[in-house]
Order: sequence, then C-alpha cells, then structure tokens
Amino acid sequence: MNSASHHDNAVRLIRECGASATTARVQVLQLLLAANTTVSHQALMQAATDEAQPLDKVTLYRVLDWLVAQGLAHSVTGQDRVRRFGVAHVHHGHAHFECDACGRLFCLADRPSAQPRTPPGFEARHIDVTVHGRCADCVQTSA
Amino acid sequence: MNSASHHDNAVRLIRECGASATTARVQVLQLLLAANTTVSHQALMQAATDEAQPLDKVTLYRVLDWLVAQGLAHSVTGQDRVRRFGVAHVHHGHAHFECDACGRLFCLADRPSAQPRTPPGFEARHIDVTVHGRCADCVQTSA
DNA sequence: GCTCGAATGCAACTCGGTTGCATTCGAGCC
DNA sequence: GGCTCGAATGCAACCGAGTTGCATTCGAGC
Repeated sequence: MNSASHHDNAVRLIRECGASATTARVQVLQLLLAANTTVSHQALMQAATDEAQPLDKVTLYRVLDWLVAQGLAHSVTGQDRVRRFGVAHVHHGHAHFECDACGRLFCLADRPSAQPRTPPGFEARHIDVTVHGRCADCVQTSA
Repeated sequence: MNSASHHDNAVRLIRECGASATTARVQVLQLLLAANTTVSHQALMQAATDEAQPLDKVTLYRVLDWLVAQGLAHSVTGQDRVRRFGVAHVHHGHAHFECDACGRLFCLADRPSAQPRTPPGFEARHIDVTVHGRCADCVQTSA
C-alpha cells in the first residue's frame, strides 16, 4: 500500500468516528498505518520531523490518546517503560513479541490458548501473551 | 511466617549469594518476603519509612537491582509504567494477574500453555502471560 | 582496633509523560 | 466569501520514575 492510500485510509477512518480530520490526526494515523510494528512516541516525532511536518510532543500524545480512545490505535508498555503504539484493526486477542534488545513490539498471528485460572473474587477481562526474545534484526546484527 | 523468621530468611538468602548482609539489603528482602503481591518502589520506600528505617531511594533502586541480578527478586513493569518487585522463588514460567484498577500484580499458579509461533528469524527466550482485569479488593470496593 | 573495598546517601540530572493556558484552526452559519 | 465558537494545537512549565557522579560511611577480614 502506498503513501497516498494510507492518507485516504487515515482520513476515512477518522471521519468514521464523527470527528474532524485534522492534519495532526491524519499524519499520525498515516504513520501508524505505514508501520508494520508498534512505534514509540519518539519514533513518531522523528518520522514527523523527517517528513518536514514536525509535531509538538503534546499534540502527539493527545492525538495518540484520542486514537486509542476511538479504538483506532492500541498502546503497549514495554519493559523499558516506553509506550508503543500501533493500529488496532487486528489487536484483539492475539499475542505479541517483544524484542529484549531493541524494545520493539511485533504482533503474532496466533491466538493464545485458554486463559489460566484466576483466584476467587478476581475478575478477568482479557489475557495478554507476550513472547520475549530477540527479533530477526537484532539476531542478525549480533551474529 | 512472622517478621523475625522473614528476617532470618532474608539474611540467609543474601549470605548464600556470598555477599554481605547489609541492613538495607536485609530490610528490602524482608519487606518483599512479607508481601504477598509484587510491590512498587514507592510502596517499599513508604514501608521502610513506616518502620522508622527510612531508605534512600537510590539505595533502594540499587538494592532491588542487586536482588534481581542475584536472582532473589524479579521485576515486572505494569501498564502504569511502574516497576514492581517480588521474591523470585516461584517466578519461573507462571502467569501473572494485573489489576487495571490498582495496578497491583499477582502471581497465578497455572503455567502458560504452548507458546505461539514466532516469525522466522525470531529468537524466543521466554513467554509472559498476563491476565488483565480487577483484583478481588477492587471488585469489592466498587460493588 | 585498623584498612580497604563495597555499600550508602545526597544532589543533580535525564527522560517519558502531563497540565495549564493562550493561540489557531476548521466546520457550520450567515 | 467573511464570521463565530468550540475543538485542536503549541508552548512552557511541571511531575515522577529512574539514573549518574561523587563524597561519606559501613562492615568484614586482618
């Protein structure tokens, strides 16, 4: 998918929420759509700057929060205490892979199996499966 | 188990690592042994202050890092970006329960089932299963 | 009791993230 | 096309978790 159709897609998705498609929202969602892994706040700032459309960090945080609230994006907090964001279209009930070397998060196709038993009185909402290890890039660079 | 035996236990565990059982290390490990869930850095500081043995926050961080390095403790980063610590004796390969309301982390007895497939080139080290929801305390207070 | 390396305490700092507030934008209206 | 008003944005100052550097203190072996 090319950049132009990411743009159109982004505008459409935002419009479908009944909100105005501001430049910042479109830009951020476009970047998320173009990424195939989850992206950190910092990386998004850098990407926006590289495109000669720098974003204020506060605006970025607010846009991301808004996207998450609309269900268009999801956020995951890695072991490095950094939140990473991705598009949400396939986010329900699948597993993640977190690279311990670079911190990136990938989505795995497999659905987790039955959830473990919880103690009495506990209310389970959803289950989160994360495989830790090293991603292909980091395995290769260290070899 | 009472407080005195937690103390002896802590001293013994530290000695077994071939390190000197300093007051700070014993105190922190004792607090971890006494806790039945994972404990945040802040909570440990508070607990130390309550015992009239206040700890410097840097010392606490260093002791915790040391305990983790020795394999006596483990740390988990919650969605609130706060690391929580617990004793490590039963930490291998089991699932966790994270309360979305109070942020506390509990250990579940069940072992996770088979791990999902990883993409080619990826190197899986271990799998981390976390059930999200609300703990018994939070379910009760909201009811 | 003495010595020396390890542990501790303090201060200053980094970094991800948030809050308050003034300014700008954009969509609906005339 | 211009006008209005609430929502979105940008800036600055702030917060809290965690880290670093360095001087001081502790504690275990002698």
